[in-house]
Amino acid sequence: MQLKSLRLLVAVAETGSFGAAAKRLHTVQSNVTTHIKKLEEELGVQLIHRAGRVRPTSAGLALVEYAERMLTAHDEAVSLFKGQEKACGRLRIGAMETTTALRLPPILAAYHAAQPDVDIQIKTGPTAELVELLLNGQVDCVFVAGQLEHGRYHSLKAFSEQLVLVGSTPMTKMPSSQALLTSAFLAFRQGCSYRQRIELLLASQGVNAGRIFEFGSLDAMLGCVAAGMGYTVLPCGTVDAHQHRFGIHTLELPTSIANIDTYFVAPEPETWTPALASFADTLRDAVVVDEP
Amino acid sequence: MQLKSLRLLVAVAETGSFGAAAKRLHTVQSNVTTHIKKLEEELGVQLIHRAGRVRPTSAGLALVEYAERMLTAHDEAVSLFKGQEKACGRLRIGAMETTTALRLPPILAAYHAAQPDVDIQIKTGPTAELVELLLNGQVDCVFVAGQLEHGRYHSLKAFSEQLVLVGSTPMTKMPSSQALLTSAFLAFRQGCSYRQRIELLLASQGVNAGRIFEFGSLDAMLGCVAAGMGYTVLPCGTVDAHQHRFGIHTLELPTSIANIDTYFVAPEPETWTPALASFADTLRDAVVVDEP
DNA sequence: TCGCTACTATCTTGTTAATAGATAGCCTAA
DNA sequence: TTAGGCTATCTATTAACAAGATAGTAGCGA
Repeated sequence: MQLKSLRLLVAVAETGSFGAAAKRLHTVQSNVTTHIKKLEEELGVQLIHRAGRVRPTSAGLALVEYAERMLTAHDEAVSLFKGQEKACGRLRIGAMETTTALRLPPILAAYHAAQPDVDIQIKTGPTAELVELLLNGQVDCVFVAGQLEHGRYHSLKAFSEQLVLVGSTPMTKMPSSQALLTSAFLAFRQGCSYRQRIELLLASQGVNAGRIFEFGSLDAMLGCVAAGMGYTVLPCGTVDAHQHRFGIHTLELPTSIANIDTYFVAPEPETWTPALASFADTLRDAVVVDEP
Repeated sequence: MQLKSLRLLVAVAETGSFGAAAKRLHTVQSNVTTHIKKLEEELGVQLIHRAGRVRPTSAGLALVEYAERMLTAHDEAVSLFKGQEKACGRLRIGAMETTTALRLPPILAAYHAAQPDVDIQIKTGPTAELVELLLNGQVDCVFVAGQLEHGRYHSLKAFSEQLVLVGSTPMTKMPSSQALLTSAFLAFRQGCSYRQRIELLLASQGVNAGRIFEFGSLDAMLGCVAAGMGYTVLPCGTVDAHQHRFGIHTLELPTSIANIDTYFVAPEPETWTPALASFADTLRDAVVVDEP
């Protein structure tokens, strides 16, 4: 059974004529006859009344209903790729918690305005987890810290963050080794790249990684820091955005530790759906504006 | 885009290998490559990651979802005609009110027991209306009074009814012309064949058709007869079934007027869906049992 | 680094199916 | 009865397809 045959069947049912159906689908009447006949032989049922007015039989009518479902799905699938201007379908984005909270909202807003028909899904997690999702094809693209070593992936430097030390009391210089040793460190769950920076920071101060508490959400973490539970390391933009909600204070870190780049990573552009391609466009625009 | 190609795409996505997909669909690996490639060219997108593990790209995954919808519809359509033993789909029956009430219930029950997956739809109306529905393809088959003059239709004598005169008082002989003239006659709406019999009856008694009230439902009509509003003419089986609910009485009519045959009419058997074919079987069985 | 293995891409050939045009047959309506 | 419109059939050409053989490539282990 071919889609072409079904399209002809539907056309015959609608026009009431083999010739008109042929004209509508830019072919000749003899081909319509052949296709319908082949369908009838394949199913062992007469689909069209030929005597008198041409119209579908009960069996033909039943098949037309299924044919319409198939053709609708087909046309939708084609428009998913060939649809001009307006992308549709689904876009699955993976991003770190901080990126989602601080950087994505304006970009997603712009994207949704441009492509209202795309269903956006966001999964948050630490870099290692996101890379895994991307490799498994469970997301279409990710925002992660650092470029993917893996070849055959499209990478774009999206955001540059400055990490700061976050504590519950005002700081003018780095806390002493003693203070660091007796304090806890709060970080996202295993795999988060920020956590590595914490360990780097501690090492630079000649302190071994002590107790590190793991959190799943930014709010919980900042709340605990404000409560004096310990320190954490976060992008200054993220902290600024939450500073008024929590009583927290920051300290700038040495550039080598503070600088962290967030990359947009996706498979090769040839594999992109129009929805993803359009998102990459939106992102590029946003990045250019941010960094002139 | 061909269904065959989509089936291969789904197989590749599921098996993770061109060769395995080929084996599953009983073809060779080179054909899988060709079909996938053709799909990719047609849509202008890479659908399958070939490097390393073979797995669908974002675009491929999106297409697989549509492909599954199309293939499901296709397989359902095929099973509608080729499904062994169990018919499915829809069966639209047209029947007269009296037939629906008196004759169809046991047949529909038997049919539903045999074909539980068929969705049964019944439209009631007078013969003329039902014939129109059948000619327009709005029902799959009808039960009507008298054979269809139209050729190319399958006809089967289904039931034989004996019409009786129905009134509110006991009758031993035909009411006088005077009584008939002063009484109203109750009948189904225009086009019902029973109505013609009423006029035939009146003519045989030398009375012109007087007032005839039209009803849309059997219950309303019998209720009015019981209330002494007038006479009507109905199959004796129908009256028997309702006699205990209404205080009504009957009188046998001359054979020439009383006998009325109900025929099962449908288009040619070649055009039947399995659901309809199975219904015709059920009906034949029921008729044979009724009339040995 | 070097093969070994398993996989996909490409090429070739024989076969099959699809297309468009011409024509014959049929039904309907005047 | 006849003319007009419609579908079925036939045919030659062209395109598509399937299967096998072969070449190329990535990944794995020694």
